[in-house]
Amino acid sequence: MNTEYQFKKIEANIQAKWKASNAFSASESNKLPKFYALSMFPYPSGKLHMGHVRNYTIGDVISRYKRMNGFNVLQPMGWDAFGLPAENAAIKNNTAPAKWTNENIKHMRSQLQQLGLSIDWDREISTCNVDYYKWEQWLFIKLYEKGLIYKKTSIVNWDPVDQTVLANEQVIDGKGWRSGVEVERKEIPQYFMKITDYKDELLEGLEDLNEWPEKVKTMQRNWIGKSTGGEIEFDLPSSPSIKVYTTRPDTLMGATYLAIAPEHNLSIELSNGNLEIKNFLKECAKTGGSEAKTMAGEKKGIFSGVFAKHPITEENIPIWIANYVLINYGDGAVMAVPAHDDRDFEFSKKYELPIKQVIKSENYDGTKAYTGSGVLINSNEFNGLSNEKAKNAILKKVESLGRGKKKINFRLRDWGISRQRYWGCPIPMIYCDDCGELPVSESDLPVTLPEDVRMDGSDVGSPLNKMPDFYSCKCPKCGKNAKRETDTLDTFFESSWYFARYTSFDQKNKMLDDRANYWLPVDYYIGGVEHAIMHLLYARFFNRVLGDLGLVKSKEPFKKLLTQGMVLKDGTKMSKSQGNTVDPQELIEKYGADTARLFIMFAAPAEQSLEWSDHGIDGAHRFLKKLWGIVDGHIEQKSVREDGIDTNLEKPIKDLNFKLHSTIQKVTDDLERRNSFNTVISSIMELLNFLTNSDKNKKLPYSTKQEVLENILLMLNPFVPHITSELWGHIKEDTNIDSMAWPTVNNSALIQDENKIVIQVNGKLRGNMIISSHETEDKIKEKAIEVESVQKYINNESEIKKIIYIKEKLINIVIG
RNA sequence: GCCGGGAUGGCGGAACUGGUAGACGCACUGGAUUCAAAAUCCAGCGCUAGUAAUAGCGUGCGAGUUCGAUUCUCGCUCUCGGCACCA
Repeated sequence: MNTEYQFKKIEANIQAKWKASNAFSASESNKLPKFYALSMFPYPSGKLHMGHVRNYTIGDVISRYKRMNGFNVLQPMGWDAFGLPAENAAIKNNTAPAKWTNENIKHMRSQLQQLGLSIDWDREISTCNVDYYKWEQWLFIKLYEKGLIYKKTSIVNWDPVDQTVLANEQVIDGKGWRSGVEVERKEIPQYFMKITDYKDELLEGLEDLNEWPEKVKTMQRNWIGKSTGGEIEFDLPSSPSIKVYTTRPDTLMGATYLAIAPEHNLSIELSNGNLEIKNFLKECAKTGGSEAKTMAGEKKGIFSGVFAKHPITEENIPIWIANYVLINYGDGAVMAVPAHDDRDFEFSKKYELPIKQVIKSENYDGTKAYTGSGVLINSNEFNGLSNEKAKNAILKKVESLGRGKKKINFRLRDWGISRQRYWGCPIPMIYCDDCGELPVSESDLPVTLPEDVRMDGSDVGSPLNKMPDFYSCKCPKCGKNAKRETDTLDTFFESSWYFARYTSFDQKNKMLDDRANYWLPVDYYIGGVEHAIMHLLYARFFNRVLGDLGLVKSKEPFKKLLTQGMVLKDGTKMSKSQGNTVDPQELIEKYGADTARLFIMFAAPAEQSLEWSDHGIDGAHRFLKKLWGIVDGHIEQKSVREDGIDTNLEKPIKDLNFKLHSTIQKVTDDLERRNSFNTVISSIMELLNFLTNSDKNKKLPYSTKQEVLENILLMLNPFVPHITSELWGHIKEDTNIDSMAWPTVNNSALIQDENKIVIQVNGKLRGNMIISSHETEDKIKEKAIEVESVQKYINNESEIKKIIYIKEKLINIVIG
């Protein structure tokens, strides 16, 4: 073999072999147990970034590891191809989004192939392909007919100059990113999916996901946000009444004002004819619609001029319009209890509203709200009750007055799926003057998105609104001229079911076929932690909807989940605007795919953010060069070195064998249970170091080295498949590493007859000793006291209070 | 603001179930090899004091539990991700 590690040549050769033998094509007729490994598909933004390399390497390591363990593995790839960036790029480059997207896909596909991923490329899908989104339109119609999709008006960010709806991302300091003018809020009709119909299922389903990170389940649980409280009515002098939802009915007697959202019906009603209120509502609209901006900003409010009647005390309390009250949660109105809620407290201080303490606490001194539990005070008949008991008592009282009831509330709200954009899946709906709103007939699907558009930025609004060829159609019911919906679907719609389509990728007549139930659920799903809530919740929701349509059998789409951390440079996210990107292409060219893969898996735990280091990659490359050299040297020794029996070698061989098998054990556990890839690599590095050190002192027999090197290559294969495949061909001719099994542990190699025990005095390390594994506990303690370095710290044996012994690990002598 | 993470040498990280803090790698320093350099190999490498043996200190900060805490509890700080139209 060549003494030099020529990675370029090797990687190209091996990849060509994989391609020629169709090595990673997955089949449903395989007798082995199935394993579906999936990485979140990329948005085709132009070229691969390090986050992709990380994501897909993790997926590939798992796929290859599972193949070695006798599974029939499916690892597919596709493109989340619709979305806003394509429109922006099209405007910038004066081209069509479809052209830009397809060129990106072509380039990124070739980059992924250079990484040596064991993907079944036959199953590639692209969401902007009509073969894909046709089924999305079909599903839309089914769900519309079932009543799971409905229409209602909802608020969007409106750019009055560009005459277009803006994404939250496009609103900067309350202004449109292109026009620079203040954004308005506009109510327009939009389609919604009733995800709230599935709220309980989605919440309870989390219980069964025992291979999901606890943090993701917690985030989803909080997002769904089930809470138990009460809905209480406050009467108004004229209009009907105001309902508020509260989780703290126990503090009702401390409510000193009501706060309503700027979008609340009463706010809007009062703004008519009141310039001050009108201006305030306008002011609130500027934040750009995102909850983060609203809640992080300064609390502002205005007195509405109206008072509400407290249901129990019958006192009049003022109603304020406040920007910190969210229209989307509860009833869009809250009873403010400044003494026991942080936000209400801050607001009361600012506007000098009364504060009334109703829960007793030593920690309450009037400088900040007390939100803990306690006994009620200043609450008339409820005084002396614990606040937990008071919750029921007060709700009962309110209920008896006909002014409220116990209520379970959810934070989760229905999913708005309409987008006033061009580059997306057309919503298959038609508007007829006579028949009204109707879905497209199934037989008329697909509604194809015209791709021959030019976007130069001079136009305003969506191009679809100016394409009569697209929007003119016949009413499916009466046949008269009608107009097609020009909104497209949220791109989350596409990414909510792609995992299923890979199984039925070439099915022309159905959305999904029987193959879906062979492969689903996905056994291992890998993707960025930024998708922990929305994408993963929508996909879980879709899976249940597909289940209700009889298309899939599994309740949950993803059995095991790994959320990878971000790739950072200089402490922040790599981004073009910051100029701190690292191009994976350059790495592949300079060091090869194996080095890039090895480094990205070694540099940090998969679930944590990874700080990029240019130096670190040198170390990974050095390791592969070293491995190459060691195997090369070993092969040369074949004819020279003999397997003779030398008694001096018994101990080193035994130790090496112990190291080998304890490494196999640790590495397997790290991959199976801990998702800890960085420690897998460092353990293998240790084993290789151990081998070279043993061989340096004593010349090890050829067969001993051969066994260890074979195992090292097998364990490294999922990480660095090219070099291990090449070296395997040299070290074990006539066999192929791709058909080899993962190494197994020989338990007898793990038995040791001696242990090193650490000795502490009062918890401080003072010495150690080697003891035979058959020694009794009393004997070990006795010996420990006699160790010279320990003796110094014990003046008198009578001082010894106790001796703690942790088996095969440690002795702590406590003196006093 | 709310929800969820994270913080350990000069750097990335390891220590899995409360039991030797710093594995593995990087950077650096010294040496070997070389005409020289690169590459490679060998040795050293938490901080402070000391020639050294060694001692003290040390896991973001402040308390607590324990024979023993990077690990558990409470209270903070900073930082990253998400907050429903970025994907």
